[in-house]
Amino acid sequence: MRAGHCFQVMGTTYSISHLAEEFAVTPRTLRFYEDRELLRPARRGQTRVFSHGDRARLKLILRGKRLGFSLAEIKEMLDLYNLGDGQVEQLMLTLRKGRERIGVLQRQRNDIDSTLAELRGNCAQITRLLAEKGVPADEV
Amino acid sequence: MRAGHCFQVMGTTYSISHLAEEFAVTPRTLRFYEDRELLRPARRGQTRVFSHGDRARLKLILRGKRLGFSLAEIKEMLDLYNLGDGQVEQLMLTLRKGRERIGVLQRQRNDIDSTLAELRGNCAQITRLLAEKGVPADEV
DNA sequence: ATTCTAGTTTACGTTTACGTCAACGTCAAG
DNA sequence: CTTGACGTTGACGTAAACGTAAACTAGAAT
Repeated sequence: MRAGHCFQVMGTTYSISHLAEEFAVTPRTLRFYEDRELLRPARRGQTRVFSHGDRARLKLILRGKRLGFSLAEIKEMLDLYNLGDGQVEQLMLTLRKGRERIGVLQRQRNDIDSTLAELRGNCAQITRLLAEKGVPADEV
Repeated sequence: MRAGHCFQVMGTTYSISHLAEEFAVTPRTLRFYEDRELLRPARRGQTRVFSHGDRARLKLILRGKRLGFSLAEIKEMLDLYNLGDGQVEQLMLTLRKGRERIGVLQRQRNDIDSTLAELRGNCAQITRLLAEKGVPADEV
């Protein structure tokens, strides 16, 4: 193990490569997310300094990606977590957007359930076919 | 209503624009899917003729897209529905792929459940904030 | 005969989400 | 002091999933 360099993790912050490695993305990806305003790391001079909050946001971003949302959509969703001060009009807009997202996700859940049912059926069918051909179920 | 042109829907087939309109995609999209071998419509001369089977496949394709899968991944999933004759080796490969997909979908389901819970929490929070400001819950 | 509609192929343009250099700064170690 | 690891900002490249325009054909309608 190499001794950790002084500034890699200071108190509650992360360097770009540290955070990148933890989430299996490249530094380039994190810079890109900052460019698209999905992340806003602080700066120590010129170098980015990521906080726990940034880490949490990144987690949400990657989850959004796994669900097939575009970065633009993910940005919208992230904004839903920054509620607090807005005016009534703004709050209502945010609420509508949130409900929209909920609707999309519910439909997505149904799609998944259907697909899972079909895939499981097919796998079972294949397993039977294999069994007929004399291949026991655990030899996969 | 214009009288249906003779060849638009004959027996159990669809024209390209007919099918495109039904699923709210463009003909270009259907041709593209054929180019990528996700669809294999028959031909009457040069013009494509889509069957009920093609329609069903298209349905699956679009569901896959809603779930964020790439066309390449969707093609793999579609192949999982074409089981029947393969050799043992081929069947086992198909089974492994199917189980992989099932794993991905299960993880995706969990992501959705987490996200839904958080979004619902946020919406409830906003609703409370609005209520405090004198906005009743149904005025959204 | 001409026009309209629907279809075809070919090919280049576009957006998204990064990858991949290039060229440079900086700081601690050898 | 130079090397090496890590950081920075452009700028250009790329794969996916189509959009869009060009140029053409075939059948139906006026």
